[in-house]
Order: sequence, then C-alpha cells, then structure tokens
Amino acid sequence: MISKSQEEYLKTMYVLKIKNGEIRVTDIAESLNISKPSVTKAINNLKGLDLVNNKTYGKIELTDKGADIAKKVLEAYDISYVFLKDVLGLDKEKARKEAEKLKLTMEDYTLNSLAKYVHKVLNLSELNCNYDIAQERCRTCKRRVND
Amino acid sequence: MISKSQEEYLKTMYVLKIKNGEIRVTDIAESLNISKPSVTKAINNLKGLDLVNNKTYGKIELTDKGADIAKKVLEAYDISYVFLKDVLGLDKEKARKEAEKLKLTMEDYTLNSLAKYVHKVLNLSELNCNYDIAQERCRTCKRRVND
DNA sequence: ATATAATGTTAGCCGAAGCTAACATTGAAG
DNA sequence: CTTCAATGTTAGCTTCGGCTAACATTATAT
Repeated sequence: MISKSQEEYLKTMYVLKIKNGEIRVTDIAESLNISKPSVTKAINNLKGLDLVNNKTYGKIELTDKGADIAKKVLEAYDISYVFLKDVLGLDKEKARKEAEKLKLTMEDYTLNSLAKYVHKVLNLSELNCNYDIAQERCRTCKRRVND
Repeated sequence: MISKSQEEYLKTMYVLKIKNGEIRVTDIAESLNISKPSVTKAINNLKGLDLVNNKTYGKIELTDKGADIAKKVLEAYDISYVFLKDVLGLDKEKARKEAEKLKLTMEDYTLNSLAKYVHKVLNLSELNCNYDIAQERCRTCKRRVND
C-alpha cells in the first residue's frame, strides 16, 4: 500500500506537469515545503513502485499508474472541499486545509457516497445535474456520478 | 502537538479504564495490536507530556489533560460514525473503520460543524432534539450541541 | 514460602520520511 | 567554449513508532 506522503508527491507532480509542462525536483520541493534531497529520495521510492519514470538527472514523468493515483487524490480533494465549504459551511481557508487532510484519509467507497450525497443535498436533480459531458464528471463535485 | 498514534493510545487507555477499572500494558497492546514494549515506550512519552501518570511497574492513570484528549477523540469517533452510517448510508463495518481514521483527522471546528449538521439533517429540531440532560450531550451524535 | 506464570521493562534493531552538508551535473551568459 | 549559477544527487544524520530478545518484577497456586 502506498503512503499518504507518497500520494501527496504524486498529486503534486501531476499538478506541476499540468501547470508547468514539466516536473522538477525544485518545484516539488517548493510546493511541498520539503528539502530537495527528500524529494529525490521520494522519487526513487516511487520509481521502485513503478509510479514514476526517470533517469538520474533526467526528466521526471508519472507512469499511467502514478497519474491515476494522482487524479484520484485530486478528486478526493475536490469532493471533500465542496462538502466542507458548501454543505458544512466552513470558510474557504478552513475547508481547504481540512480537505487536504481528508483527501488522504477517506476510502473510495466513502468518497463515492460523499459525492452522491453532495449532489443530492445541493439539489442537483437528474435534470439539472451539473454534469460536464466533455470531462465526464460533475462540475460541482468534480466526480463521476454514474453510480 | 500530539500525534495520531498518541491520541489513539489515550483513547484506548480511557476506554480500558472504564471497561476494566484499570489500565494495563497487556490490554493496551492487545487492543491496539501492538507489542508490549511499544506500549511501554508510548506510555513513557505520554508521561513526559503530562498526559499519563505512572511509576515503573506501577498503576497507569490518565491525567486530567490526558482524559480530556481521550474524550475528544471518542466524541470525534461518535459523530463521524453517525454521519457515515446514518447520513451517507455506509454499512456499519465500513462506517466503523472509516470513523476510526476520521476521528484522528478532523479539526475541532469541522467536528462541531459536522455535529450541528447531523442534527439538522436527522430532523432533530429544537423541540425533539435527542438531548440527554444527564450526560449533557445529544444521544444521537454524542456531542454537546450548544453552539 | 517458593516455583512458575503473567506482566512489564530495557536494550537495541528497523523502516519511513524528514533534514544538512557536500558533491555532481546541467545549462546559460559572456 | 568556458565558467558559474541553478539544479539534482549522495551520504549520513534524526525522530517517530513500530519490532524481538532478554531481563525484571509481580502475582498466583500449590
């Protein structure tokens, strides 16, 4: 099983790839407020798990497997954030901080239930469900909602 | 700041005290599925934080401070469990397992919001709120609900 | 009252995930 | 094309929270 720390690395790398077009040790370190040697070590561990590809001093890329995990973590963050902010009514900053932790804590089945629940509660009926066909996910909770 | 592991120890000791009238290394070890030497070590750490009182080979007791933390953790478990089971609709076993993790993850403000929310959703109005005057807490969510 | 079982502790190890200091590689500017 | 700054890596240390093996203490049963 992959650790929370490792999930966080994968998510960060995935986001950096989208934002910057590339993944750099320095940027990961800055995003996570962690030293560069720690990042190098983490990447080597992830490489061993086949979640990251890179050669020493070379480009860093997520494998498909690594990217899948990263996407799940991002989805988990999104649904948690919406729940905390729009259902529980936490302010944005508290919702953000708490969602960062919850996203690494909840099982898939809980996240799925939560996604469905958020839909229901925010009154998104079948008809006016905020579903984005292109992205194949809901614009509100960011999650696939077909069952 | 106290760690999740330490919170879990405190909660376990608190429950054992209630269940057995005393707190024993062996019982803690069994409850947490951890070796006895690890328990001894953890207790010594907690002693250093003034959360536990004991002498070598002597009785183990929580301090008031330690008991307060334990109670908070228990409350956090209860409210999480009710939410997961009765609001999200998870089955008991999944709700139990997930609540065990959530209780160590959520901040006080989130738990308070969640408690209030659970009340509202389960249709406990001011009048029929399931409040237990003796325990000064709600029978449903196990939490103090004044504010 | 003592032998033995149960309980608790000490010593020393391990892995995960951080850190700093020092070194290696890469790349950009002149 | 060389030099120097930026980037990345290695080596080795720390803390946390586990573990086992061995030892110490306490309690029980004859």
